[in-house]
Amino acid sequence: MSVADPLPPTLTLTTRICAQLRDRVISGEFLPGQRLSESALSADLAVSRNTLREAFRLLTKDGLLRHEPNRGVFVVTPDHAAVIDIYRVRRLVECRALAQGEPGHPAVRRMRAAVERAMDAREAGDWRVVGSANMAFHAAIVDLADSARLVAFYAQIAAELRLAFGLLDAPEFLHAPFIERNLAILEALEGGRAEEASRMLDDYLQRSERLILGAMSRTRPA
Amino acid sequence: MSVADPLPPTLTLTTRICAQLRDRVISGEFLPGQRLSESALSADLAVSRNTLREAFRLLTKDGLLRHEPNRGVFVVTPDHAAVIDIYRVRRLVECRALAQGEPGHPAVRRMRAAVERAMDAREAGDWRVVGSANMAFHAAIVDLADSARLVAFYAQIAAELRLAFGLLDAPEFLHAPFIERNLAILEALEGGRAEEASRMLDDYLQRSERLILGAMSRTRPA
DNA sequence: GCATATTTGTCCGTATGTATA
DNA sequence: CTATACATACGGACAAATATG
Repeated sequence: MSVADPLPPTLTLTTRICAQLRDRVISGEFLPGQRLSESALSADLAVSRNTLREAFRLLTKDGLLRHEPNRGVFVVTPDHAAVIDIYRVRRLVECRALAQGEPGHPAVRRMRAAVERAMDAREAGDWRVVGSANMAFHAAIVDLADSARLVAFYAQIAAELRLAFGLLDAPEFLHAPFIERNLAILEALEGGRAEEASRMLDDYLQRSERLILGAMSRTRPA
Repeated sequence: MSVADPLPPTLTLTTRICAQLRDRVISGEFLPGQRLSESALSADLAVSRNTLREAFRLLTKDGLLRHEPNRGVFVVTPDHAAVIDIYRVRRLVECRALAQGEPGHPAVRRMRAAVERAMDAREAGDWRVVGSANMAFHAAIVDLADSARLVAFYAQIAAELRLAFGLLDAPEFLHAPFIERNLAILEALEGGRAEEASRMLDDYLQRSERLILGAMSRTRPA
């Protein structure tokens, strides 16, 4: 056994830069609409512009950056249409995955863990954790479908939605009211009433969408 | 009128190279599993290695190429697991989009056009056209959901599935038996019986999946 | 198992075109 | 309209990893 095992260096530098940028985008360090300058960023990250550009292309395909030819890359700014589209996908994908979900599926354990984490965090007033636990709950729902491609697709959608959340303040209003609903959905699934759980989720998503669109209308004019 | 008008240059060279490579992959000019050499291809396409590498990153995210660090990029080789995963996605996405489809939706016209194109092509014995018309039919089904993100996702899935088809010979066995089923699905939808259409599509996809998996088992050992 | 050739990963410098102040 | 800043694209270089004999 060696001492180092110097981490799986994620082998290529481009992918590491990509992951780093992804974190800085979804954490809100880079704000939606902000332009990411090649020269400035490559200097900051101490990588070549070529490497950075490759990372840009990857993140563009991930839906986190937008590439405007000859103008640069920008952090995407989800608008109303984007939120509506994303929720259309969520209703279709999540509700269907849930409706065909089996109570014994391993993802159910992840759903329960996420709900409990959310409740604990709400107790502690840590809304950040409440939010990410909520998103983990819904990712676990998608896991029920047992499709790697669907999971990857949903991860993209979720990342973009997170950007939209970041444009709003008051995370407790976005996630806290839904913890009880998540619990009810989970218990319906665990009780073998998957179709009922799916209908509850559909209602959940409709309310969540309205909440976000409303908040966006209030905080941003267009 | 000038001579050249060198095509709408699709502005950036990287995207043009990307589209060019995509065509050569899905047309089967580049075979699944084949390695694409940076130096050879960049010389062939008369672009720099950097530009080519950016195109590689984009196509990797599209699911058409696979990137193995320090080894190169390869055309993806869909295996049994990939086909199963893809059909899981298709059943979830297509059936749901169809079940909630409205008979008056513009996509219904595209569905009908695709069916008629397939029937004409079958008459003419042009199985190539039968195949692409069939795929257009199913893409139109996804259009019913009115989600740009879902459409883009399905396009990826369809491109990967096309690679799997390319590994098989005898395209008539893959698509021709399903033209009548497509027509029946379309007529059910046009008649306002969306749920029934969805059930028919589910059955369709199950048969199609079995057909492909069987053909793969016969032509390839694993 | 070793030495060598090939290829990728990454960087730099530079020329050109495009957008913007 | 000019000037400037920036993205685009190229070619060359070298180290490190991998493939080859």
